[in-house]
Order: sequence, then structure tokens, then C-alpha cells
Amino acid sequence: MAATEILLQVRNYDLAATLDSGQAFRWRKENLERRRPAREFQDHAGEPAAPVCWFGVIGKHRVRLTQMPGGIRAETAMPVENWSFLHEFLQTEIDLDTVLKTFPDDAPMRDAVAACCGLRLLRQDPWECLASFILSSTKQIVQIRQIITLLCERFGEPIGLPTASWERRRPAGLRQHAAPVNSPAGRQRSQTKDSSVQNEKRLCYSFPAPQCLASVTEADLRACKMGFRAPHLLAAARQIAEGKLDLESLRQLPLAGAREELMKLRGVGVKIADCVLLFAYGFDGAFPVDVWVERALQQLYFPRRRAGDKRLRHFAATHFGPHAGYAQQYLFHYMRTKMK
DNA sequence: TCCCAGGCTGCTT
DNA sequence: AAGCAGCATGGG
Repeated sequence: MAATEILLQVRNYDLAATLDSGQAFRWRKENLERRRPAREFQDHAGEPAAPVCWFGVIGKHRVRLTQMPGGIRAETAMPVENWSFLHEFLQTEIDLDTVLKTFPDDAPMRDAVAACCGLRLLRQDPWECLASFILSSTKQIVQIRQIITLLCERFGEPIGLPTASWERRRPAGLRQHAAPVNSPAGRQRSQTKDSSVQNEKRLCYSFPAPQCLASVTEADLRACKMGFRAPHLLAAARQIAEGKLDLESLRQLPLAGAREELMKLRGVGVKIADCVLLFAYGFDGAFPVDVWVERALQQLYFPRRRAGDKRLRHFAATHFGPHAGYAQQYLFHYMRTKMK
């Protein structure tokens, strides 16, 4: 039976940490302060807490996710027959405690796990993930999001208009985090409302398929502010569109073989390859080392002596166990949000 | 103004 | 092997 809403019964799942930890770039947070709070959202004093929900696109589905006491509520713009796409994306079947038990029992890892309770790994579409991380090199996460937003607006397909119930559920007033601190309390500015509505509209596009991007020009892509990454993305799209690279076939390869295939693409080195292997294919042994993770390893595990690049990589490959990629995500998020 | 950002490539030592 | 400039663009 098709429905537009479902409650995913998962525990120990921090939606905010997961959707905002630099693995996916198309999720936007909104504070539903004006929405009548459900009973679950009232704290002990009876004050309505601000429920936070997240808007995003998974394949052709517009999705709104809300953190609930019993799990995650999911709402879609269109009725859904089969919710397996959502279970797959959120990896609701993963028993997080089992994963955490495999982490090394040392102080840095204990601190990171304690600080990022409920952080999960998603399971994304390989092409969207690959394209996103091709665009990620020497870019801040906010800028990666901007580039991808432009890319989807210009080349993605509009996603079906929402049902009336979706529109009805949309909150009347939305507050932006970017609102000036000294703005009058409790007063909404029309500007912030407009930009919020626009934020939601901007999400109404699918991620452009490789066949689509293969037919545009480098200048078209550069217009999305991606700079020197444009030829890399274009070449990757063409390789896939021409059938010279089959992303689905990588699923059958071992980690090293799949990594090797991805690294044949221009602009894809070991770090970007490992991000795709971890976030899209679920190779838990992949351990992407970016500036943040390198900083984490350096400061937390080699505080006095400076460890060389080679030594760091060997340490990363041997110290964190079978779910090293998960451990990496904890270190990354911990470093980025809790340490400086 | 300078430094940095979920890097990669190619050229020098 | 290791170091390093260049690459586009924007935030702090």
C-alpha cells in the first residue's frame, strides 16, 4: 500500500550528525518552530522543543526526515510503494553497537565515539557520490554543497510536484540559522521565509545522470563554480556514459581492485576513491585521509613526534580494525565539530 | 591581505 | 621517495 509517511524504528541514530558529517551534500536542516509540536517533542518542563527536520533527495524521491524518540519519521512528496530505497540509504539494518565494539580501545577513539553518539554511515548512489567527491578537492563542505546545488538546478531533472498533503504539512514560518543575532526576537523577516522556501524549491531536482553531463561542455560545468574540477567531472561522466567504466561492476571486486578502477579517472586519487568506496559501496575497510583525519591522527595518536605520511597511512590501515571506515568517520566528525 | 578548504597531477630534487 | 607549485573559488 502506497503511503507518504513511515516511521523507521531505529535506535542510536543521530540524523543530524549523519546527514551533516560531510558524506552527503544535499541535505538541508530546518527548524520547525512554528509547527505545532508533537507530544514527543515536549521536554520535562512542557516547553516545546524545536523539532529539526531534514530535506533531501534520494534518487527520484523528495524526502523529509525527522528525528523522533522511537526512530526516524520519513515523509515523501509522492506516495511510496516500497521503502527499501530509504532503508538502504540510511542503513537502518546496521547494528551500530556491533560496529563500535570492533574499534580499538584507546583514548582518542573512546572520546570520538562518546562525542559523536549515533553517527552512522550512509549508503549512497555510486555516481552521485563519485561526482560529489570529484568536486570536493580543496573545497570546504559549504562550497561543495553550493556547487552541487547549482549542478542539480542546471542539469538535474525536476522531481515530481509534491502532493497537497506535503504542501499542507509545510510549516508556515521557517527560521534561518543565518538570521542576524540582533534581529528582533520572535519576529520573522520576509526575507528569511523567502529564502527558506527557495531552499526547499532548490531541492526539487535529481542529481544529473552521467549521460546528461556527458553531453554538456566544460564551460557549462565551470559556470557551476567548480573551477579546475570541471574537466575531471566531464571526463568521468563520459567514461561512464560510453560504458568504459561500469560503476555497478565494482561491487563484485575486492577493495583494492575497486579502488584501482576508480583511480583510473583523472582527478580521482586514493582519498576520493576511498570516500566513494566507503560512502557508496560500503567497503568498511576504506579509510579516506583528508586534512582533518590527518590532523586527527597526528594530534591524537602521534602528539609529540611528527609522523611521516607513510607511517600515518600504515597506522591507518592496520590500527582501526574491520570497520576502519566507520572509525574514520568518527574521527573526522569529532575533529571538525568538537576540536577547534 | 593572507591562509585554508573531505586533493590531484606533474615536475624537481 | 619526498617536496612542491599550480589549479579555481570562496570563507574566515
